[in-house]
Amino acid sequence: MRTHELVLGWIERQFSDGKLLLGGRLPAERALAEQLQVSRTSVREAIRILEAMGVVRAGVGSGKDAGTVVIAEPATALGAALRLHTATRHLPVADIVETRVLLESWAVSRARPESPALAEAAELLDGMDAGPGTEEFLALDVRFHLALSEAAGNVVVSAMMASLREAIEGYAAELTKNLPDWDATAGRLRAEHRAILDAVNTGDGGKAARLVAAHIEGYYREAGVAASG
Amino acid sequence: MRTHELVLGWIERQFSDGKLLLGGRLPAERALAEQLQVSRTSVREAIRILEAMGVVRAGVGSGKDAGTVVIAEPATALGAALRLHTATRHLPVADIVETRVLLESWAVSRARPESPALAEAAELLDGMDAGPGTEEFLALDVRFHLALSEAAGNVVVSAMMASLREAIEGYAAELTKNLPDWDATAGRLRAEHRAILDAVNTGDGGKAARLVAAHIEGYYREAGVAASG
DNA sequence: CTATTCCATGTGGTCGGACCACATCAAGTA
DNA sequence: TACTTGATGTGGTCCGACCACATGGAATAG
Repeated sequence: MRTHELVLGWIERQFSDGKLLLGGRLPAERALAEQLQVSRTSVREAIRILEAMGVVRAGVGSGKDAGTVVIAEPATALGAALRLHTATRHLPVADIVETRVLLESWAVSRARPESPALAEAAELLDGMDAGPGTEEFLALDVRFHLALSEAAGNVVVSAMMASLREAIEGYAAELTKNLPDWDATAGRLRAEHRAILDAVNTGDGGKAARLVAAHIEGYYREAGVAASG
Repeated sequence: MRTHELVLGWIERQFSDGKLLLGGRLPAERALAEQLQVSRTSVREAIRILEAMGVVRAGVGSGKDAGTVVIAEPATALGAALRLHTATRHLPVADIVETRVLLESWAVSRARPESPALAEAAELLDGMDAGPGTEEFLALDVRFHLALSEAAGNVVVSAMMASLREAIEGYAAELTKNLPDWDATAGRLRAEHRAILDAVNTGDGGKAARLVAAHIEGYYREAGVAASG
């Protein structure tokens, strides 16, 4: 077993044993290296992996926000992984879109009308009505769909949703250039968003699921991506 | 931007540009370091991340299987990420089980009866009938469910299924100890597997989805995990 | 006494060089 | 021909040094 994997195992055990909590800090690289009797190089390689996994964040300097602190951003890892494998062309974009439809349909069908995430979603729609530019509109769109998925209360599904979105973010931005009339599309998307949110708020999960599926598939179809779902 | 991120970006661009294909090899660490005018340390940190993401595999020695070769194992990355975040107690096991039910239900409902994965699934069931030990039984069970999900033909869903399974693998193994009568449970699981596969083979996706959901939820409920789905 | 400046300290980030273990392959040898 | 041996090239590990950065306290000017 390689040395950095040993370090990784030690740190993971600290997590499992509850000795390392969210917001906590890992020992300094030099200290950890001495403690585990390995080189700082190996410690650093382990930390790089944890960082890529969205488990820690390394910060230079001193005081607050310095050192290597424990965070919880699973979507970071999932997104990076999906993005890389998409780059190698071994994750078809169509499959990603299909998965997104699957997860998001489930999420809205399970969303609880009293969830505070829905209030945030409503505010985001107001922002999209205020006539932002294309880039700003897409940013709000991302946050809207994320808020919707959070209303279902399953953090795994939310994280996967966010990562799927991140994986094809650059791709989706390109798609807008394929659209014949962005203003018309934006108007349609806004109306569909309202309809989805209304269905969720009135507790009609089935209708919300159908609407969101049609919403996502319609967009990618219009932009020229064949979503088999 | 940190140096290893620069290296990471360069390699990712090679992927995007199609200059680095599956089975291909990265330049040697020392060569890449000189080419990009960075230290070997930074190159290695970038490779560590790619390795964690299931994009490359580093092999020592010489000749075939040596050097850093491009692979495509997205489930590795997703599984490691979910496992780590589960260790930090920020991904509830119940959410993972619920997500698994969601994905697998969809997969069997969409499975194509002519898929070769279903033939493999049938063989695995024969193996489980041959009376293996608990550990072997669980290993076959993992592969059976994975084969089922592959029959839907969506690699993203399959990868996520595999990673969810991996994330709670150790956890699930512990659960068997909670079961009052393993032989009885194993017998029930075998019968349920047959029923699920039959439903898929006869094209009754809806029935298969219901059966697989009940199958998974029933198991975890019996083992003492509250699966809200 | 107060406010400012400055430096000691500790953090991660980067670098170059050295050596090791390993696997292959070619040259040399029996 | 068959075996042995060494050269070569790969990743794995370690060390020591230096840098950039952020903080906080000490020294200093007012």
